[in-house]
Amino acid sequence: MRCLLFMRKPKHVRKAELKETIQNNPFITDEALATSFNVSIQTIRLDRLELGIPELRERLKDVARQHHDEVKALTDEEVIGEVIDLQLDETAISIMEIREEHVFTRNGIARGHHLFAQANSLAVAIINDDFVVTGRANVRFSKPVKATERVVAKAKVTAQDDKWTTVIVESYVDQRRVFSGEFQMARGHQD
Amino acid sequence: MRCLLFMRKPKHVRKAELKETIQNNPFITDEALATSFNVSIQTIRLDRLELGIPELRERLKDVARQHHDEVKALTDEEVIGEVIDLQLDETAISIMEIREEHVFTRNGIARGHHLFAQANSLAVAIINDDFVVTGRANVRFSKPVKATERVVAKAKVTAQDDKWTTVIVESYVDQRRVFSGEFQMARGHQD
DNA sequence: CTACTATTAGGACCTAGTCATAGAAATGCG
DNA sequence: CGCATTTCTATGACTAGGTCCTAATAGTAG
Repeated sequence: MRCLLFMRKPKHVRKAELKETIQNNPFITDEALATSFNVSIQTIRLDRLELGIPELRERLKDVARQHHDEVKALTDEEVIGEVIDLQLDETAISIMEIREEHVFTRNGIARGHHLFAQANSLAVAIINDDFVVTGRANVRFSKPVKATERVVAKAKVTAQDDKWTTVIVESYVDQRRVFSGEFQMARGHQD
Repeated sequence: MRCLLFMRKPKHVRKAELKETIQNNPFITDEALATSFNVSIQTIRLDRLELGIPELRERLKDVARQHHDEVKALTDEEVIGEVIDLQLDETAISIMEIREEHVFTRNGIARGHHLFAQANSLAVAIINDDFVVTGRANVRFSKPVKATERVVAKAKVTAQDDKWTTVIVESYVDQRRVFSGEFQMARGHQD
């Protein structure tokens, strides 16, 4: 027999659990971990060393830094999705990956405005003018899109006069069309 | 005369600058602040004390915690904007404040998809059904909206059959209409 | 019994602070 | 000018949450 009251877990199990615990609670100290795993602080430190997990303060620094970067990434995101092809006033293509935060928690289907946002910002990007705003849009969501799917939006300028430009955007997941829309974009410099 | 080579700033100026410096770089230590303001560490500590600014580690902890909270807040944000009135299957009103991150940096005008997002999610919220997705939308952006303006969206159910619901949304800044749209919403439980 | 791993313990050191006390320097004012 | 008051600096004692290194112990396998 190898214990009295508290059976210890074998090392590799503890290490796996340790890793997970720290991952979804980076705020925990070695001391707290030690008592929760019922081993000494030194053991926890050894485990962290072997797993390459930094100390509490470094972890917090990392999380905080990440936060800062993310905020920046979000605010200067002029185009939603990644533009992979762009011929001004002709055609453009962008790709957007649907993540958990884009879908309804109830049914896992992407909220319409994210597809709209991708299409709309592509319609803005395609136009060769400093001043562009959307005037009208007529859109259709033909198939639900789920998390992890990659939406490819293809935009095409179909008509143009001195003030208005018509852009057709069609979005696909694999080869299936999930969204289509016609955008009337206003160019020019005032109001 | 009150200096030899390095003119010191008066206390209140330093304090103001200190506050700002820390605000847009929470990662800085007292030591770095001391050398950059050309005063002793203790002075910096006193200033922080008077300004109620916590120490580096606490600041990082705060930023990290904020990050964790924000991620949650974003993911369970089912409605864009704040719903202030809701009669299921009849009418609904929401308010959204346009902030810097919603507008084009070039011209300060709100990106269309944010107005669309507010309207669309209000159209979803108004419908008394667990499963709702947008099928079609026909929208019009009639006036540009700028940062700090508050957009009031009013939604109204105008037609309904066993599968489709038509919702009209009109959005206003002050009394001026800036957006209108007709949304065809699909209810029911599959595909 | 010995070799070995896993664990624990201890001490020295570190950073980035805290709080409290004391002294020095600069400034305002009668 | 001198003196009071503000402002700044210095110092020492203490803290959390670690690092790194060495050494001792416990338990198990051959």
